[in-house]
Amino acid sequence: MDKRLCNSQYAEVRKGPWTMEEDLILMNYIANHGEGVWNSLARSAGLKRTGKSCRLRWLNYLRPDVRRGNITPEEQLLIMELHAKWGNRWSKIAKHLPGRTDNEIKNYWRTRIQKHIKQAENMNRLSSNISEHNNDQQASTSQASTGPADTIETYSGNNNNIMATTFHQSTTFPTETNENIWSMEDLWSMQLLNDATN
DNA sequence: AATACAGACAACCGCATAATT
DNA sequence: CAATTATGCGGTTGTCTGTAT
Repeated sequence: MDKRLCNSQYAEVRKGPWTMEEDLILMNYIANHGEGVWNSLARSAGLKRTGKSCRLRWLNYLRPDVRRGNITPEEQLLIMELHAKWGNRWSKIAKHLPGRTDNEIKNYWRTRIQKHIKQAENMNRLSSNISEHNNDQQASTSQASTGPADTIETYSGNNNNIMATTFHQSTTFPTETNENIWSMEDLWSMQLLNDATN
């Protein structure tokens, strides 16, 4: 490829959050030409984005079968189960959760589950310290629980056995917060409108 | 009311691997 | 078969929003 061309043509590569307009262009283009060959797709569609960026946006957000909203308790359980089995193989895990993306699961793991594991480890350490200290007094149940509503009730102390972890209900599943983003229904209906006029 | 902080999520980056030339 | 390019994955960072002070 001609590097001089690259310099002039690709000097302005957009980064950061996608605009509604960009989303529409991408959706429209994929609806007409299909996905794949992302670099040339980005160019042909007239998007000042890298192919990588387009692919990511499509897979994680724009694809019609992406399921948005809260992770259900069943999904959470499945994630924990599969993570215990495979570790950080997010895309592999995502394949078992229809409509969920690897990115979403990864974020969910890092922001929610990992936090609880850390808390549990701390509590575990604390409790083992206490039991060491109170060597003779078995079953000293007066752990100095700092008691946030979302602390873990039980934990095996083993990262590979997170399944033993249970959460208070108040912890999990915040309500959906999509207000800052145009709804996918809007985008798709606009895309369809666009399509009809072409 | 202002602002500092934390949590959630979207997006980027670097690397490994697959596909193509 | 080597070099180049495209794709996919996982880690990390950036941005936005809600909450506490």
